[in-house]
Amino acid sequence: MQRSLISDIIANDIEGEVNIAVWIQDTRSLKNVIFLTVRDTSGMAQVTIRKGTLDNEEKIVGLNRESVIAVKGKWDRKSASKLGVDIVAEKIEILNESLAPLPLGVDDPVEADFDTRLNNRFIDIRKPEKALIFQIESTMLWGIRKFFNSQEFIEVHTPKIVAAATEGGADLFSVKYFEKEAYLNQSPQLYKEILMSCGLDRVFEVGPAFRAEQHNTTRHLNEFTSIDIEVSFADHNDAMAFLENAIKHGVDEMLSRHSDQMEKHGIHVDRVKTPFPRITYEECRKLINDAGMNLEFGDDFSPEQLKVIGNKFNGFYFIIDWPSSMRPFYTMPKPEDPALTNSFDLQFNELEITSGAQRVHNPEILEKRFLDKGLNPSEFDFYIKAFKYGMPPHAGWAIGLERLVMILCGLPNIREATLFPRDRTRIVP
RNA sequence: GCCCCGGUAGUGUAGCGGCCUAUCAUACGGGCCUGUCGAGCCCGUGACCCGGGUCCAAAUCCCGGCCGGGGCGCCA
Repeated sequence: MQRSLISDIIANDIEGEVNIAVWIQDTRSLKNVIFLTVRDTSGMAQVTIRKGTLDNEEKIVGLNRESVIAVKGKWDRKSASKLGVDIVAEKIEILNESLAPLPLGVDDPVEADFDTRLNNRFIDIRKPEKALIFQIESTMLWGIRKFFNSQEFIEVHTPKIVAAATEGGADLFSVKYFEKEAYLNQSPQLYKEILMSCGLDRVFEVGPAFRAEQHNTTRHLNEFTSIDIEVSFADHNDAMAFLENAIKHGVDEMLSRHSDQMEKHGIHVDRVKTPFPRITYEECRKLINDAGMNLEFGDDFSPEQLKVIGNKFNGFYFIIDWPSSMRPFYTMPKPEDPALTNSFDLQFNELEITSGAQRVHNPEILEKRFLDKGLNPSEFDFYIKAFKYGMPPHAGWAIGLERLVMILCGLPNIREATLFPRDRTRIVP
């Protein structure tokens, strides 16, 4: 199908005949002329039909909102349309008619409930400001991928159906796997570490992660997209450098491609300055205790306490040196103080984005860490085995794509950054 | 998992024991006007989540269910 995007017609100031394919957002039939407000994925335009010039103009005026048409015509530069482009129609083909009334208006003056929007996501995302979120998400991920590619990472895909009962953290969804019981993986953690033993050295993965947690918040999902990396011959400082640079490149890419649209829809994202500040868990604990709240060594920060820290640090920063008791078994204890770990959380204002660490690479220490955490090492033989025949020191992190977009764009709910969110109650659509 | 809140036309709402044959906006249908662009004006269609209960009387109060919103916890 030959067509031009509305944005290209504007950008290239096309003089001659153009073909556009669009959704009808509104029709206004006047005495001598019919105006259509139309929309494609790139933008909005006005289509003008001079009465008496099209044999199907009656039919077109009667079309319901959101019907799809193809228009052949020329840009009338004298038209005073507020949309900036006005195509005078020479021919209009009806590609598909919409039913009415719509389950959800695309440009209605009142915003529908989020539940209604999610139930009718196919229309919701026709709204340019909603579509923009996913364009941003894609572009940012593209920037991150380009960065990893430039750093000699390879993109990998680890299994999402796994046998391990638990890694000691989140609950897993179980699935029937023929005669066996299996689970949906909550993270590629164990597999990407094994890849370090494979000698692949630098890997990243973008894929789904599943958590069977009954949380009910605006920042958790039961299925989300995890960006994971793992790097050999690296420690937590190397991992933090990769993280801040990955975010910088993602944001740069986002701004280079979408800043106009972001501005138009009130999404403001600052350029990222690296390196991010590093503050220790102990420093944070002091801030909180100084603010009159009590936080014992080994306790996690509550949302209220994170605000205290966030008030002190704007934008991105790392909280480092977390207590060993708070971190998963694979986290490397500090050689000089085993009560602490070579680990970090990435924060944005008062919001937690992600965590990472240098990993344990010595199999004896790893087994001991399993036992410390009350886990049975024998259930993780497939994992520990990879540590016994030459596992290099390594480090890595994972970051939730949707949460990153939510935080950067200041969205009120992580579901806004998810096409078809899976939460405590929703599995349709 | 704990706690709070809510479910009224396609959409978003007002009403919170009798004045409700239920408000307003928008959408939808019809008419008028009209180079419009949140078009304007007039007319019309369209709804109290489900099941019990209390009461002379329930959209309104009570109980249960279903569905949803949010906070906390949990969370690699």
